[in-house]
Amino acid sequence: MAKAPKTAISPTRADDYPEWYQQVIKAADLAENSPVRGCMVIKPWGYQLWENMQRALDDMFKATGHQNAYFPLFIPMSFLEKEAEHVEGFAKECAVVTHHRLEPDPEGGLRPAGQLEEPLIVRPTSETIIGATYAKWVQSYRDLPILINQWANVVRWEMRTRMFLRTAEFLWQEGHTVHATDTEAIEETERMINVYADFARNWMAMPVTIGAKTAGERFPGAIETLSIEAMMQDRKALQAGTSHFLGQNFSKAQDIVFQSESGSREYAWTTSWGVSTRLVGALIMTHSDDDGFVLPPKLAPTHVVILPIYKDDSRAAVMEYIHALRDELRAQSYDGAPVRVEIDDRDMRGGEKKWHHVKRGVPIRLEVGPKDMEKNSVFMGRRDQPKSVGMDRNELVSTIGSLLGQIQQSLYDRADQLRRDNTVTITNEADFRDFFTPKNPDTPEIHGGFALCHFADEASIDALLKELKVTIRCVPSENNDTPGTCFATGKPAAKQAIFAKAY
RNA sequence: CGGGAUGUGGCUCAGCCUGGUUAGAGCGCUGCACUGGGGGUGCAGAGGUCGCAAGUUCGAAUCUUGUCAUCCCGACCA
Repeated sequence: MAKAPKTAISPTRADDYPEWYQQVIKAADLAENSPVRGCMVIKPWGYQLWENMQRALDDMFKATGHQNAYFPLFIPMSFLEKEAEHVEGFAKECAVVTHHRLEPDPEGGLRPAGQLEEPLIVRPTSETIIGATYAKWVQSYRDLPILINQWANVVRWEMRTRMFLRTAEFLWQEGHTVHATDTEAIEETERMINVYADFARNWMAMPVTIGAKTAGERFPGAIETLSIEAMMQDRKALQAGTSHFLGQNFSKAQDIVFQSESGSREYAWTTSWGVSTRLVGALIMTHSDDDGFVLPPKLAPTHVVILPIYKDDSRAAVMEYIHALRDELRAQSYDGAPVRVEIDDRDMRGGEKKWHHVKRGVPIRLEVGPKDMEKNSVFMGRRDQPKSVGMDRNELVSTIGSLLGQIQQSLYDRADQLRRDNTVTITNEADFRDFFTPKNPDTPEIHGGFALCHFADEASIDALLKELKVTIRCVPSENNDTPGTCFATGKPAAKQAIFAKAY
């Protein structure tokens, strides 16, 4: 017998969190690195998860009146130059296409031949190309609002990448809307951040805080950026979704003008909002444990996996029993749809097969063998709990929907508890420094969390934040009306912000 | 772009300092047997022109130079 490790994932979260994260992705078969630097291959298990996220989000977008469309991958370089802040924010990370044809070179390889008159950039985000299109579509107030979303890939040539959290190419959706009034555009911005919060909480079982970004953290070109911020298990913050009120900045840059009811020519008001495959990273770091990935049932590609246990002479009987069990379970519903049940009948060792599914995060495992058949029972393991239990078969079938619901809820509660335990209110600089400084500087332990602090202005605390590698995550929208004094400068301050180390 | 390191079967690496027969290990993979409710055991097997190029040498994975790539630390990051 080879000795089995105590945990399926090594190192553990406490030992080396970043490495643990990479290992979970590998063990759960979600993605792997590709030959292209910074780009990843999303494997079927990871992609099914993304598809489930897409479906849920897409339904929510449609329910709030949006339609899907598709705009080009390439954007003329000149388009990017139109909005000054936007250029500054994205120019450095753009991939540029300068040629359109390859021909053989003398060394037997290939070289680019036809140079483009105007270079094209690969979209890092689509405000400019979509805005240029909208300028043609919008003539009258009767053309508004335009409520469109696109599912797409974008490229940002980042210096340092991490799977799902920051990759050179990633998948996302970007909503782009145009409105006749600022009020309406602001409502849209708020509506969509609420959609994201709803999705994070109810589908991902991930608690989030809605808030506004400070000037320094805003989307380039935006008047206001709203975000949802989540706490990962290493207590660092992750921006999980953003919704931008762009004012008239982009409509002025791109000439999105309409004639109003009274006959005047006016610039339109625009918004944009997006979430990306980063959400998969968020899911991993919110729920997974030292045995691998943990999937919230509402997004799990498979709810229940049945593992037959048999010897050669009992195989036929066991298989018949579990096929019947599978069909009964599939006839049950969870979250308004049939329960997703699979049988894993591969010729592998039982233990190894079980761990395969543990590491991939399947919410419920059923091990079924001759002993269970005799008792008309199943051996049931919940991914959110360490021990498996024997359970009456009929009881399992009739309660499977509520069981999945319990798992979904327990994951949310656990994440919420972590966030509560590591959110503190801080009123002075000494406590602030202490909170964000590891006890062991050489190999920093997991420390910090969310610090709620009043602060007066961004510039005066910039140096302190840089020193501690802390950022202002957001100014929370709710329960934030009590004035106080700035934790660092002592000046009067109207609101609190969440301070945290971040991804 | 600065600083550091690494390129050896599918993966992780040893060997290099102190050149010398057919280049090793673990994991993985294939087959067979025994197994089978915490990720097994045994036996047999497949798989590598040691990143690339030049040089030194009777002889280079090993020494020298160049080159390419990747990783880590900085700077940067909706």
